[in-house]
Amino acid sequence: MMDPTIFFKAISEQTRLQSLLLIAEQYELCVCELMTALQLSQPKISRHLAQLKHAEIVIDRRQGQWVFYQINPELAPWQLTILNETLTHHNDYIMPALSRLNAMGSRPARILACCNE
Amino acid sequence: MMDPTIFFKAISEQTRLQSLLLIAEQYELCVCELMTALQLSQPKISRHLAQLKHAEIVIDRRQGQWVFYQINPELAPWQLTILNETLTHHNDYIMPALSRLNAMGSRPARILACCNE
DNA sequence: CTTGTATATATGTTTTTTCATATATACACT
DNA sequence: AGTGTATATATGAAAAAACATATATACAAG
Repeated sequence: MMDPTIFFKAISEQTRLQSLLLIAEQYELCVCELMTALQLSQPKISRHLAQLKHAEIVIDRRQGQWVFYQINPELAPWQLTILNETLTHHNDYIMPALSRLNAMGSRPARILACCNE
Repeated sequence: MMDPTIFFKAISEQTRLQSLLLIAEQYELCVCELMTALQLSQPKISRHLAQLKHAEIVIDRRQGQWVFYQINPELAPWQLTILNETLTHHNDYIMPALSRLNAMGSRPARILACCNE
């Protein structure tokens, strides 16, 4: 079983936790959407997502030019509990980012894997 | 409300998480007991407890030569949920430390505040 | 004075950030 | 098909910041 400090360390940094909660709330987001939502540089977002991926908290899929990230569906139940608990009690934490995301024009369209074979 | 990353950062380090889970499990422990349980130096334990106290996750009380630490009774429910979730699913994480604690001779006696005025 | 605990300073280590560059895809033109 | 250009993302390398540890010192209680 994963050392819990590895998980906690991954979610103990603002950019990573905000990205993660946004992804959890929106099901799936690409790097450019997170850049707009959090108003951070592309390499910064990309690096932190790489860390979340390395910790196996998110997975990614490429669709054309975009790379979409979503919560790893194989996340352990205790990890999911913590994410949901945090999302529920800290909605304000990502509110401004969600507003910017909703105000964002020309977001890339998702093409579901099932319809794209 | 507290930035959740402050809480997660506090519990994302082995010495701090182990100390915290031991304190949660034992209700109250002093520095020397944690030294024995975790087999770490006194300044190391002391420093990490200071961090947990600064994050308002634990409180301390002095009783003679000893300083006892316990979980802050004013901890937010979401924080308690996460601690309990972690304690439940990672009992093995502090098992060796608990054994050493139970094998420890001459542990300082607690004098309850109510009887000590 | 002794014992238990806390803190200050210096130091080594890890993490994060930035810049520049590389890779991958898309689209338009020929 | 191939070429040029633009966009999205990733990564190597270097600089900056944060963190952990060790040693030494200070404080507080008996």
